Amino acid sequence: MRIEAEDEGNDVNTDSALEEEDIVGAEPAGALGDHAGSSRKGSGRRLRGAVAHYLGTAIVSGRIAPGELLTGEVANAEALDVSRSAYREAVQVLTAKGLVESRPKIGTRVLPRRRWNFLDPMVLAWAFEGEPNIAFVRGLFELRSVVEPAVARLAAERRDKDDIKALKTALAGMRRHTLATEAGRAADRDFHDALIFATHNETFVALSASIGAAVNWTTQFKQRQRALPRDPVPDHARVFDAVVAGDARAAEDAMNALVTLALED
Amino acid sequence: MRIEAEDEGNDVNTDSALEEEDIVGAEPAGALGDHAGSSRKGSGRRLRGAVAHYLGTAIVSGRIAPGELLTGEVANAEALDVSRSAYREAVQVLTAKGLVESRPKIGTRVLPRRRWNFLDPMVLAWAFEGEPNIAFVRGLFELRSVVEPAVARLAAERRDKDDIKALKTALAGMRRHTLATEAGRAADRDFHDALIFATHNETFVALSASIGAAVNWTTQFKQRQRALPRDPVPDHARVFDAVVAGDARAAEDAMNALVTLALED
DNA sequence: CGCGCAATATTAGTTATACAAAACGACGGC
DNA sequence: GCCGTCGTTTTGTATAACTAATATTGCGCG
Repeated sequence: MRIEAEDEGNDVNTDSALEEEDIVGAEPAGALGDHAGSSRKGSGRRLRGAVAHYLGTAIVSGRIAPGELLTGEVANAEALDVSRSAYREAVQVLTAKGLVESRPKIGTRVLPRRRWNFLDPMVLAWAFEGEPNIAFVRGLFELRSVVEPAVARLAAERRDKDDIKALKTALAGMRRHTLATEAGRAADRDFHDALIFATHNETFVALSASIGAAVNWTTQFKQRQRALPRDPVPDHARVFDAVVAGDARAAEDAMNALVTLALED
Repeated sequence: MRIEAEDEGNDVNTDSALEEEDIVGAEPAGALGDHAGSSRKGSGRRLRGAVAHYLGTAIVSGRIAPGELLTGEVANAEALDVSRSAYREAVQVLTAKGLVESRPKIGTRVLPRRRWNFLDPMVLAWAFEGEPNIAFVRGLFELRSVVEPAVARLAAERRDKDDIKALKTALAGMRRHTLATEAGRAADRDFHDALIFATHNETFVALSASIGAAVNWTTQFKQRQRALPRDPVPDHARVFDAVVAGDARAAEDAMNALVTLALED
């Protein structure tokens, strides 16, 4: 089992040929405890990032299950063919995100889901890699439907010139591309991000990753369902107009409409 | 400059005598770059936790400022009298929370505030150690005022027996103690936490730390202002009754009233 | 026989050192 | 003067040894 860095979002589930070198084959192999998961590979900028990604997805996907113990550091590290330092740093990342907790003599234990920091962008990304739990997506969407109307309202009250400009360019991008293209989805995300920024509230900004994930995934889901079910531009334009006009009530209503319309899938 | 673990929330800003041992005094001392901050000390369960706490508060409090570079690992680590590994693991934690970013040859740079994960419980705790920015507290409260009514509504729709029991005991605790005592504040937090749990939505649960911080800090603020300005129990009881009755609308309204009443300070 | 206390073993935590990779800047060839 | 290369600096990774914490075990005492 080997983990490598420096591959950027390519193969997702291909269990193709895995390179085995090492002089002769002194590897015990097949380690990482008795967890059946065979999918190695990790994306992430550095080695420790790759390990964190590997363990993170393994946990979030339920392949390791809360309450369970990870194999000892030395064993696990050498099973993944990385140094103990790199492995430990990866575990620190998971600890920081509330996924695991380590104590001497006990080991590293996966924490119950309620301790997980689901709003963390990276955790969210991990959750969306393997087929995300439908209930979870629903919950995320629910959060969005609660937060975004309020965001629109506050944005309408507090937006400045730069905010309006950002919103305008994002909306233009949405007009230019369809949601089927990546550029279109990016523009959609930009719009919602710009809206959040316009609230000038840092705590909402921290939610932008979560909201963005919800937005992205719902559109992707609709796209998968079948062809374009609705032109999203008019709804967004309504929100935009209300925000520009500074009409808080109208902005909130428009966003509410947008969200509830998006809910039908 | 020395960092120790295993001290639990005691002195906050005392610049009292700092122990200097080490055979004779080979320490360059006064290190950690040219950042003027003199407050050493860190609380946190382990050494790396203490370092993370130290750096985290230094960053969140603005003592290091976004865009600025931390001193090199080796220098900083030895300035804090910890090994480079421990220091690096601490930095990994900060990286995981979006506070810093490190690249080879460049160094470790403090990211702009908008990249910070303000919803992370630990970041929140760091923010509330030194006098928290008033605008930030206001923003957090705003988030609360947006989220909690919706939480109450959803809780009313989805609560089960266990949720009701948890709410009941929390409310009883609030009746027994006043908000001036720690037990009272804990009961208050428990109530709001139980309410969030009752939504059975994991993403809202992830917000509980943030909401809890907001709740705690507003009461603490009111307390500081002057004596008991209002008995919080009736408001909470109204929310409780509505949730138990399963009346979503009433729950939302009651919580709205509670939040807006709390806003007056 | 049972209870508590201490030795033990196991696992994370910490330190130290060495080397590898990345990236910016400067130097020199063309 | 421009472009490529080499070098230096800083983080990244590897290794190995030792320390600290703690659950378990088993021994001894009551």
